[in-house]
Amino acid sequence: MKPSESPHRASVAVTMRSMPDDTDADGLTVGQVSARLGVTVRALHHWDEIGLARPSLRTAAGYRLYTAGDLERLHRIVVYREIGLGLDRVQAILDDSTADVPGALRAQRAQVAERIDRLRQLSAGLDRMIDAHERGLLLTVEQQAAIFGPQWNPDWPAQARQRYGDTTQWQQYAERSAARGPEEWQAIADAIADLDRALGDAMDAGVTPGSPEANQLVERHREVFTSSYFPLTRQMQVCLGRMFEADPAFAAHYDGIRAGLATWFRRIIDAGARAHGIDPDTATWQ
Amino acid sequence: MKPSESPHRASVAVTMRSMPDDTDADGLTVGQVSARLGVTVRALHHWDEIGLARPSLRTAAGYRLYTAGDLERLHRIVVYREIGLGLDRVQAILDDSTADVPGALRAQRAQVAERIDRLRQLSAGLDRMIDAHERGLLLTVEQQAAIFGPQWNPDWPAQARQRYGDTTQWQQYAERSAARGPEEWQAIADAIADLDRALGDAMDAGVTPGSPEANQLVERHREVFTSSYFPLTRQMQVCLGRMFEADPAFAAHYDGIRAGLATWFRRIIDAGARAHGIDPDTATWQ
DNA sequence: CTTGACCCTCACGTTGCGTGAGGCTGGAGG
DNA sequence: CCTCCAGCCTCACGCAACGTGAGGGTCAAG
Repeated sequence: MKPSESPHRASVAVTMRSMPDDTDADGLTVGQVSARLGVTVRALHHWDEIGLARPSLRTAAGYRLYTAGDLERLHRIVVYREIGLGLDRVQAILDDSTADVPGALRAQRAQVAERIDRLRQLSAGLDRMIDAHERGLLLTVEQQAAIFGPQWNPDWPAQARQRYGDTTQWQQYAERSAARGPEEWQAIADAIADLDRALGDAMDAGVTPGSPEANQLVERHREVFTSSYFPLTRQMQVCLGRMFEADPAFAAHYDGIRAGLATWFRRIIDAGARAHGIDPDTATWQ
Repeated sequence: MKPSESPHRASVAVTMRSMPDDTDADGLTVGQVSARLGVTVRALHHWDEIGLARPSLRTAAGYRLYTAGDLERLHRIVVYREIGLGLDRVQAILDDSTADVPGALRAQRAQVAERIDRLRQLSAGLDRMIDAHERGLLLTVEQQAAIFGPQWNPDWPAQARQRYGDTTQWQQYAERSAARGPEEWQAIADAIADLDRALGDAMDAGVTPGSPEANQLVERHREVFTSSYFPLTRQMQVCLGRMFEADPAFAAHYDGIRAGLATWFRRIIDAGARAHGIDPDTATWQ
C-alpha cells in the first residue's frame, strides 16, 4: 500500500555526482562499491561475468546497481578472497548452504602450509646457490683442508671468483657446486689425485707427447675437468695447459709431483690438440 | 680433414627404439631429454617456442635433436627453474653474460621471503576464521566473563553452533566474528546492555505495543542485532521475539531485567511488524 | 604391410583479473 | 540548449607456464 510508487517505471534515479553520499540511492554503482570495498571495478565486472556476484538492479542505461543485499554478499566474497580461497570455492561457500565451510577452510590452510613449505625449500636452495656463486665452494675451511690436503689454499675460490666470476664457466661451475657436499668434493679430489699420479708415472715411464698413452691422459684430464668444473673444449684445454706452466701456483703444484711435470703436461696437451686438428699456438679460450 | 663424413647429408639416423641407449646418437629426441631431465615434452616444446632452449639440430622429418651442448643449457635451465625463477629471468641469466646472477638470486630470495610472509598472514587469518566458525567467539573464557558479565554461559556459542551452524546466518556471524577482538565485543555488549535498560525503562513508563516509542525500540533492536550478529529482517525478528518469550534462558534474561519483560518485548515486536504490513502469526525465519 | 610408440604442429584452456579501445550516460557549467 | 567530462558500458586481448587433446606424419619391429 504505497501509492506513491509506480513499480512499472523501472528506471531508477541515481544520485551520482551530487555528492558521494550514497545514502539515498536504491543501489550503488560499480565505482561507489569499488571505493567502499577496496576492490577494482574490473573485479566487480569479472564477478558479475562469472556469476559470483551479480547486481540485483540495472538502470535503464545498463548501469550496475548493487543493493544492500548485494553489498552483504560482496563483503563476504572479499573476506573469503582475502584468505586466499579461489573464486570457485567462494562461490560454493556462498551458494551451497550445505557447504562444509570449516572443512574448506582447513583444506585451504593445509594447502597454504604446503606452499609455505615449498617456498622454504626454495629459499634454502637459493641460499645454497647464492653461496655457491659467491664463495665458489660450500665447505668449511676445515672440510676443505681435510679434502684437498695441506697444500690447499682456502683463498683460491675467492681469487678465482674475482678473476672469472663474470664468465659463463664460473656460472656453470657455481650451479654444479651448489649441489655438492663433502662426499662429492672428496670424489673429485680423489679423481684429480689419481690423474696427477698417472701423469707423474707416465712422465717417469718416458711417455712422449703425441703418443697414444699421452693423448689418452690428455683426454682423461679433459673428462675429469669437465665432470668436476665445467665443459672443457680442447681449445680451452690448451689455454689451461699454458696457464699450468706459466702460473707460479699451478706450476709449483705440478712440479711438486715431478720436476718438470708442468712443462711436460703442457706439451702433451699441445700434442693432443694437434692430433685433433687444432693449432695450439692460436687456440683461444671460448 | 674427416673424409668419412659428408656434411651435406643432413639427415641424421637416430637410434630410437633399439634401446634406451642414447650413447651413439648425435642428439636426443624430446622424449629422451624429457626422461633424462625430468621435464615434460610440452615444456621442451614451450622453451623452444619462446626461444629459451632451441635444439641445435632437427632430423629431416622435423624431429628435435638436442646435442650435448643443448643438454648443458637445458640442465642449467632446470636448475634455475627449480629455485623458482621465471623463464624470462632464466633466459637473461643464460644469455646475458653481464647478468648479475647473485643479484638476481638475492632478489628472488627476497621475493620468496615476502611471499612466505604473506602466506603466513593468510594462514593466521585462516586460523582465526576456522576458530570463529567452530567456536563462534575468539575470546578466552575469562575475557567472555569480563565482557558479558556473570550471567554469561560460556557454553552458549557452542550450543548455538550445534543448532544453527549450518545456516547462512551462522556463516555470516562467523565471518564477522573472526574480525572482532575484545574491544569490539565490549562495544556490542554495551550496546545490548543499553538497549536492555531502555526496554526496561520503557516498560516501566507504560509504553504500549504499537506506539511510536515502542516501534522505535523495536527498530533499534533490529539495528543493534544486525550490526552485532547478522542482517535481521522484520520477519526474522518476529521469530526471534517468540523465541525470547518461549526459551527459558532468554526469558530468564529479560524477565531478570523486569518481571514480564520477555512477553512485553515479544508484543512490541509483533506490533512493530504489523505496522510494516507483516502478520506476526505467519512470519517465518528466512 | 601393419602396428604402435613416438614425433610434429596448431590451438584452446587454465586464474583473476589488468589494460586499453570504442562508445554511451548524465550532472554541471556556460 | 549545448558542451564537457567523469563515470559507466561491452568487447577482447594479455599474462605464466605449460596441460591437454586434435589431427596427422615417422620409424623400427613383427
